[in-house]
Amino acid sequence: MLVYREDVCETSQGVLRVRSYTQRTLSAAGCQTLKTYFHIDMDAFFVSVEELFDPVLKGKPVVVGGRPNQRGVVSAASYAARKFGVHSAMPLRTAYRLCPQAIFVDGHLDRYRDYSSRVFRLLKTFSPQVDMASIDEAYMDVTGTERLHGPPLKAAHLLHERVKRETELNCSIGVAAARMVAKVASDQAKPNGVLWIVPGQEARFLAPLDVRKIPGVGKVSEKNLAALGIRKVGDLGRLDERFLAERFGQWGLALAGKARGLDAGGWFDHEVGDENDPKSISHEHTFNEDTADSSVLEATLAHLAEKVGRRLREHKVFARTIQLKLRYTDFSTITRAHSLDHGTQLDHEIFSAARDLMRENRKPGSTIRLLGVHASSLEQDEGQMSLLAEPITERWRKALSAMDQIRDKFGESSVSLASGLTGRFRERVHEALPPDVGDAKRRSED
DNA sequence: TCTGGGGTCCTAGGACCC
DNA sequence: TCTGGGGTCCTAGGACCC
Repeated sequence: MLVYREDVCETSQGVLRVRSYTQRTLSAAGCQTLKTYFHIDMDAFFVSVEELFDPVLKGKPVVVGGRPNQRGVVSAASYAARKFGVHSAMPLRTAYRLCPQAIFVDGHLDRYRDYSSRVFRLLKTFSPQVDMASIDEAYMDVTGTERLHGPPLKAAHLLHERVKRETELNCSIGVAAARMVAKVASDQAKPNGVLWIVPGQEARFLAPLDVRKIPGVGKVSEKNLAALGIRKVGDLGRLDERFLAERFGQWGLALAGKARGLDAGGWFDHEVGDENDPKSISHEHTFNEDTADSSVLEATLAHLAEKVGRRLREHKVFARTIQLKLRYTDFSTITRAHSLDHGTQLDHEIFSAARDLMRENRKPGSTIRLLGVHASSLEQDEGQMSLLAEPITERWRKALSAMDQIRDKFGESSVSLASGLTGRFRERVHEALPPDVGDAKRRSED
């Protein structure tokens, strides 16, 4: 029993906006409330925040991510820069070639986090059911808020204006009965638009879009599907589910569901508001110039281990598995993991596990482009411990939490495992380590 | 084109146990 | 003696997302 009324109109952006809305539907399973989700996606988020700090940037081609001669990729590009073909994840050097007149700025993650939490707090005042899916996008369950905010589309416009008024930032909002559809809708509404997909019209909305628009379909899947003649979502809809399941397994089955406008597979199996404790914590570093110097490599590993340990303590979790990541000069990458007999959040335990893995697995003499330390199998407590180890561990825990406090006060690398390690190689470490480590060393030598 | 950093989820093989 | 099957844990790699 579907009781929505369509009242469709064209806007300047060609976006469909529907004025009336649906109430309830009877499903085969019985009486079931139709869900209404928003997907709120900030427009060119990093660039927009930078513009707030430096209005001169407004309207200009801007690339956030670093200097054009640095190793690295574009984190965000302004719409003016996108006109030259610049897009996120593109190497900075390539972006420079395409658009040399662009203004290249370093990213300020602290600023983006700050604005992200401002947006989050604002969204929370609108509906308590909010999931920040990443730094610049959120899902909101607004089912049953009609009395408060009015029908879905009106509510979305209200929220859209409120975000603009209180943060000076543009966003786009997709509205649908499934989060996946809401996400695709917000993308289609960009920039600065609102788009509601009327329940029942999901498949029709998705059909003309490239399969690539479906969350979870990337470059590789796009190519694999194209080899079967599948380019549009509508092509998928015409296929037998069993064929997709046979060909692509679980993923194919989820894909069939998505083509019909359902939340299926992977992340979309969670509900808004589900508990989301971190499943892994990692840090990695790409050297500005590849290095084969073991002392530099081990000092970097120590620094990464400290960062991981600190985040574990912040989240009050213990890691049972420590993984090392090595990327060689030719970009080939290996990972090697070791599981401990207990959970840890101690810098030196993480470090020695990672260091041993590196000593055992690194091709002798090889030059390294990237090092990473990854902690997983996270648990709420450390689990089984030998009686002998306990007192030492307790003392370490206290020492480390004291160090965390010192870092809070005096800066990230005012105390460090890494600094003790480097010894006479200090000068070379200087050049090769990430900037904050180098700074700390300089500071300590003043 | 000379390719960051922080995540999630999935697959697949082997060890090990019953 | 030449060979089952299921469950779980561990490890390695890869696709994908922002």
